[in-house]
Amino acid sequence: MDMQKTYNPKDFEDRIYADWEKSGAFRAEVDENKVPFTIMMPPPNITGQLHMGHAMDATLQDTLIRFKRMQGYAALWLPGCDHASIATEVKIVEKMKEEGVTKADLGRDGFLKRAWAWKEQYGNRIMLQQRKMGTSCDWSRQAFTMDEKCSKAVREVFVNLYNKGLIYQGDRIINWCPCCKTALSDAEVEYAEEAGSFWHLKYPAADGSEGVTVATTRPETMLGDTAVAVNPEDERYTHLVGKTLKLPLTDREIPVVADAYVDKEFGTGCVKITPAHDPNDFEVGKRHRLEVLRVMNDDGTMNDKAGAYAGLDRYEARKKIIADLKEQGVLVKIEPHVHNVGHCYRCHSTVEPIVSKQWFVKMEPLARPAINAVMKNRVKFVPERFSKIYYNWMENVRDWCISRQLWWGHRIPVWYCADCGKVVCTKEDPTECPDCGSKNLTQDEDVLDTWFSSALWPFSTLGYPEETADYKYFYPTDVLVTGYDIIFFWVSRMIFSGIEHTGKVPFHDVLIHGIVRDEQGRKMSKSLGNGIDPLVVIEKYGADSLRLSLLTGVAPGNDTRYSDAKVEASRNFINKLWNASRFVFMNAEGNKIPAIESVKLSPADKWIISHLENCIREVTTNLNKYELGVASDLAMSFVWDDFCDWYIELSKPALYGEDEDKKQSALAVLCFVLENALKLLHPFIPFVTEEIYANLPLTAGVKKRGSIMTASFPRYNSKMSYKKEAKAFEGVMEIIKAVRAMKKAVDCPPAKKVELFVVTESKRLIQLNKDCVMRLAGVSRVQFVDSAADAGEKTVSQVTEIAQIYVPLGELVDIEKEKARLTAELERLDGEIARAEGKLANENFVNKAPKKLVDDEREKVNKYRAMKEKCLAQLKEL
RNA sequence: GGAAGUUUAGCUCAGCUGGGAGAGCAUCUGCCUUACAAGCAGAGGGUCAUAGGUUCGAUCCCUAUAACUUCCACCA
Repeated sequence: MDMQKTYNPKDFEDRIYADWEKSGAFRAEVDENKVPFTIMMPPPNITGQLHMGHAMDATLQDTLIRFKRMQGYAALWLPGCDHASIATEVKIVEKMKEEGVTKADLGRDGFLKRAWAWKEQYGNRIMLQQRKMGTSCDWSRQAFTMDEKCSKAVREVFVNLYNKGLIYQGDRIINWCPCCKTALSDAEVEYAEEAGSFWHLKYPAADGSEGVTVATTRPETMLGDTAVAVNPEDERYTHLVGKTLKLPLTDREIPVVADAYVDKEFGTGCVKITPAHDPNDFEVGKRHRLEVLRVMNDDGTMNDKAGAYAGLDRYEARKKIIADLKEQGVLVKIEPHVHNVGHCYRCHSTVEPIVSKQWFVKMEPLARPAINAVMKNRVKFVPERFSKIYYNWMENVRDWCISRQLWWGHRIPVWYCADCGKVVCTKEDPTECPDCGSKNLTQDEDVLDTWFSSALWPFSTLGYPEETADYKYFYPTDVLVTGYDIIFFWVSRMIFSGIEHTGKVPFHDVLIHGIVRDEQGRKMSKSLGNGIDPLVVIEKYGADSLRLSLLTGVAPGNDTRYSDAKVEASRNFINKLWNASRFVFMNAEGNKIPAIESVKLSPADKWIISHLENCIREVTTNLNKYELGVASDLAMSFVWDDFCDWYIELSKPALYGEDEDKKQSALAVLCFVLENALKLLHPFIPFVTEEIYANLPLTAGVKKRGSIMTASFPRYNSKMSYKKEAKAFEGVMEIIKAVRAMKKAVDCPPAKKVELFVVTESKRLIQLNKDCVMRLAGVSRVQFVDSAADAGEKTVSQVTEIAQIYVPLGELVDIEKEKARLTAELERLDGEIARAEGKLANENFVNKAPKKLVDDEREKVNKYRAMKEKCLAQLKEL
């Protein structure tokens, strides 16, 4: 045994991880004698690197999977990466730009080659980083959303949905990012309030009579106006309905239509209708059979339909159009106007609603069973409140735009026949048109939304659509652990996809965690530069400390703040555990350690074992409830407060004493408790517990210890709960505390040994623990006496539940101070008595409250009255 | 406009569908007591946001109010 005085994680974390990996313990086997427990790791994007969010994710999942593995489940934690179509492509293009290369230069194949090289380079980096966190996932099953397995599932699912009519192609308004030059789904648009203007424009009537004034926030779209709408019940304008207006800056004439969509109260009550550039206008246009006139190119410049403005960027065009309208006297007024503007979630450019031909998934039939699954509790959100957010989204979800004008991703498996126009969508690549036999087929240029493949993650990674052994055994998975920020993107899509394609919910529980914020509570972001790299923290404090700090005091679903102080607190705890272990090993060295069952237990032994058993029970139930913060807290306070601060000190008289039996039993208890504590803590702090476990002395009957990772998790043993004994022993502890406090009250140095006189009816109990009292309270001699008089003059006195105690302190005793102290104590007791009596005086309480509570109160009254009597007596003796 | 969350010690946060308020850090006072100063012992500090209600009893349940946070919708 060679343990340093302070805990130094760098000495062993990497070594231990390598050992684990080599041992194959991370690998889950299909085993019909075990119950499977499966977690799918949310696949990180290959663009990024480990950040605190991943660290949080990894810690929660690793803690759960280690717990379940130790409990004997066939525990599979399947890792992998996401190709992150748009995010990755944006990054690659950025990098290419630095080199002066464009996508067009490379061509599709050339670009994809580069993308795969990127994946090779960055893809595994994050997995290496996760090893640093101690993640015990099954690397042998590592997956990638674009690998063969997952691609096959994507193809299967797309074709099935297509054949069922749940995937269709259509011209609809979508969110267009002019920077990424692709369509986006609704979920990929982020809205932010922006100060803009509200331009009021006058559209003259074609016949020269009074026209109308419309208001707009995007004046450049007026070039695509194909009508002006008013509310049918708006008397101001009814006479205009059906008339024609002249559209300024163009030679076009547009009708006035009546549509209930228009709000009479807002703006001027007249709305310019641009079906090609606004979702509401698009709907109005459909109702009135209006022309859909698109005036913008894919890159955000105006197209040739924009006449004189063709070729200008949208904002340039806006400026010029405003200037021209002003010159023509069409611009009536400009109001400042704050409105919400949509931005691309990847590049943050302002998105344009544009009409475009895209592929969509029909959501309504998929959403219904998915809502049902949560309502029927087949999928449970933890905490429960997130199901409301889920319902809210699912119930109002619109069709999902899944095509992206990108190259990096799953290419849409649809071919068009150049000769007969047939659209072919099949699981195998077609070689000829099934209708006309033509070989002139071209594949759709677009790729799928990256979330289309992520949605299949829980089963595509296990072999779906093949009925593989893994798929049959591990699916459906047990719990999904993720942040609330991707409920819409991912969780909900996995739920409906799982139900639709596998007939089963993909997981039973969804554990939602919050985000890790910085010390001031701000979101960590690149632009703020306040992100903290977990690897830097690990380098400084070790992975265990980081893990523990991310768990303690955190409730499911709630955000947490990162701070070095928290990590330090965790590190200090681990150091405490380290030193407690060192203490045990030092004393165990050279001794045979008997099995716990074979020794005679002292009251202190029973007390610590009682607390251990209770801790085992509580930690287990809280882990099962996903209350990891509570669980870790319980385990920590057991180790620090109960084991270190009390039991280790209590064991010293036996360890250092002459009685060999007592020494042996103390060692047995120390080893027993430490071993169980290590196991309880292992899911939270795997490295250090493994390192200590390896040094744990062998007790009688144990020949060899393997890895703690595969040891069995402690089980509550009611035979060892010793509730009564533990309660009794607390009377002794109270005496120790009282002596310490008495010394402190009179400024007696704690190291100074004092004599202790005890008046008690529990002489046997105290006698049995005399050595402990002497050592822990700094007492040279304990004497049992019949009354205060036997304790002599100049004593400090105190009443505890089981004894009156007297400490002669001679010169240190100040009678007046003593009187004040005892009087304060008396007041406290009076308060207690009054409180309990008050309760008991309430008839309703006595009649309606549970009997146990009433009895407890009665007992308290008696106890405190007795203590009060004794306290009064002590006061008189002064 | 709709929804959710938060409000507890100086700070950061826990608090098991109601029965005497907890932790860590910080503060104060003593201690290098042969595992640990990354420590030990002792102590101070809270009308649990506000106002009502239900109950024998409310930090917890209900109603309203206020402040902050977030999500969804998007009235041009």
